[in-house]
Amino acid sequence: MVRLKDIAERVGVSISTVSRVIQNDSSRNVNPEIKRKVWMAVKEMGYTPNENARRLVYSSEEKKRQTKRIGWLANPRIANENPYFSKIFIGISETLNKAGYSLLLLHSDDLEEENQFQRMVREKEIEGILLVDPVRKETLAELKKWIPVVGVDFNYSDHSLSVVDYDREEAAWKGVEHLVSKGHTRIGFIGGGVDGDLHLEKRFKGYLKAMREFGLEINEKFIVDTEWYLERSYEWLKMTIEQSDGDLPTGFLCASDLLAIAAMRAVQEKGLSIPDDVAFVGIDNNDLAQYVVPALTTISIPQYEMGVVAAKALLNLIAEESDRIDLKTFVATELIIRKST
Amino acid sequence: MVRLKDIAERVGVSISTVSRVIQNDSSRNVNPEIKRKVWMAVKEMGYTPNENARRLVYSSEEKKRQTKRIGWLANPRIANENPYFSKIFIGISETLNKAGYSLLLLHSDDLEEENQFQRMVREKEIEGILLVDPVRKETLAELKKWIPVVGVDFNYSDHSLSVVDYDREEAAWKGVEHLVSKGHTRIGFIGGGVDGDLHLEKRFKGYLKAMREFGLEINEKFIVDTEWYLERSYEWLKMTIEQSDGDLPTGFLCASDLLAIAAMRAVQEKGLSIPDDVAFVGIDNNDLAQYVVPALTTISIPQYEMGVVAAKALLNLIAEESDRIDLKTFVATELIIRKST
DNA sequence: CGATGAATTGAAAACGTTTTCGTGAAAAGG
DNA sequence: CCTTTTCACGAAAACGTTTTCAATTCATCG
Repeated sequence: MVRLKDIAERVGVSISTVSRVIQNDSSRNVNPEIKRKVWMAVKEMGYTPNENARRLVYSSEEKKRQTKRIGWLANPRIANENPYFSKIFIGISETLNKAGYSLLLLHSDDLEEENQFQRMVREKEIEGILLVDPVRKETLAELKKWIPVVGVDFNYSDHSLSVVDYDREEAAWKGVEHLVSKGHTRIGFIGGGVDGDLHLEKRFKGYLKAMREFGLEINEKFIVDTEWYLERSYEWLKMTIEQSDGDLPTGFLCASDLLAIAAMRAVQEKGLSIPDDVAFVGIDNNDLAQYVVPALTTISIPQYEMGVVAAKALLNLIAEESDRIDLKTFVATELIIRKST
Repeated sequence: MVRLKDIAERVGVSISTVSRVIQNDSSRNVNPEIKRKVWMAVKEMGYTPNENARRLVYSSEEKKRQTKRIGWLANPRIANENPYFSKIFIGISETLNKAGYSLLLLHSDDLEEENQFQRMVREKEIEGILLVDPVRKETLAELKKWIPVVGVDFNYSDHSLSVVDYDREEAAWKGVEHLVSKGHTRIGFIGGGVDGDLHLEKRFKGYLKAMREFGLEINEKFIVDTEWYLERSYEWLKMTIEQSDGDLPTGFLCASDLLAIAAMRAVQEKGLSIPDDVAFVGIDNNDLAQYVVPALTTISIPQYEMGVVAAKALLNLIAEESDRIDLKTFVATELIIRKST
């Protein structure tokens, strides 16, 4: 392996001089002729600096060497199953790459065994963290002391954290409003009510809010606790249609497009027509939403843009030491009307 | 920041002794009493080793300090768009995590500016590479000299490389065979013929092979060059139905489930019935395939398992310096019959 | 009881950088 | 022409570890 020393010997100067050339710092003066020779030697001998040595030098508290790497902290089971996430991910990945950063994938389970993290942060193995999976409030507070963090795709009001998200309540609200505008009054909600899952909860809240605002009756029988499971959506609706005595909702807001598509299948199998007998609105604007039959009306969420915005926010946070105010950034959602309503 | 020295002073022993304790190497003898004291001090003072210093020591060619990190080398635009990939990804990610490894995301575009890579490999920032996006043969050969590499989800015959993949030709073949068994003789292929995209190419080859084997006529008019674009599949079929003079295929093999779903939409809009007028077979077994109407017959690919197998293969390669024979591992695909045929 | 060997410890070198400090030479100022 | 400043460079310390080598103690054996 080629060291500074080897180059120094080859060129016939001291290590210090070579180091100065390598760092390309114009503030330090070094003879142009020597510079040229050093660079030649570097090329010829295939020298690349040893980052470990470099980082070791910079290991005082004050100055830290950038590692150009940021951590993507998520619960992979949740955060990757959903194709929805991959778009956010692409937005982030591309933006960071443009800025010369790469992503290190971290499992949020490992966060609690703190030693690893402490070390990573102290030695700047990562310069910032993109948080996808909400973590405990205290853990977050601790984390934020040491390293810039930006959250994506969630937004706990009691977390003090810069966040890029969209207004889930509003999105759900828009869906109900659209159904109302189409004349529906009995409107159900598919996507599970409560219990921990923030994403579902907020959508549900938006549904409730809209229902109340429009003075509609909320029938608990038609609020379906599917969580994210497509089977449940499908099975529940099939069963419900069989047992219904004519009081079936004429419209459903679904917490995701996939839930909607699964539900629509049940409806169609039972010989009912969409949107004449039952109408559906999804949330997501999944790639497929426009290709199912009938094409699904949905609330589109600009996932790629969320990723881009989040990545940029984090890079800013890293760049400026000041300005540590928590920023809540919301991207706009949009109702896309298709054939299912 | 707490150093070995600080602990040594606190406990009243030398740095060397502390170092020996920290490394927990039973082969080195150290007084149990001292051991205890050192660990206590470590806990109290919150010491964690400086990895940079450690790696610096281990920077001779012979011995290298493990960094427990492996690189996921891909073209993110291609490798993440497709939900199909995320399953492979989860398989990989979970397997690696269990083994204490984390993933560093690398953009294959950056591979060509070799310096960064050289350094990464030399300093063991990554111990191995999972290759998702096929790279140039020469680049690959160079890479393999320095670091273990395992390819996933592709399989160039002229690449000498350990690979985990499935038999694309066979998968496509199975699809055609199924259509034939249902009595179809005019069978089209949606998913673009040739030109660079290996995945499509192989599926197409399998289609051709099956068609020849079953003695069926191949009509170039019904081989659709959609690449992966859903719109194209949809638009083409719509147009073709309009202009057809009764010679429309009665069955289509589609290179992906999504292409099939988009195509099915066109057929349904034109008032034709599936599977009576036209039958469809997809490839993938997308989550949604069973929920579209009619449910899609498809060839399922065990994506998660591919990820697991690939990760394990790479870990093996890293563990044993020997056994550098290229292994081609194929996971089995399976025909899943639903309502679209 | 002296010799042998094992167990335990510390001093110091090494890993490859960056940077501080000092020195001599050249340039600038009077 | 002498003094001061700037420029160009080298020697050496420092970063936090690991490891080699030697020194010391202590038990064991004949």
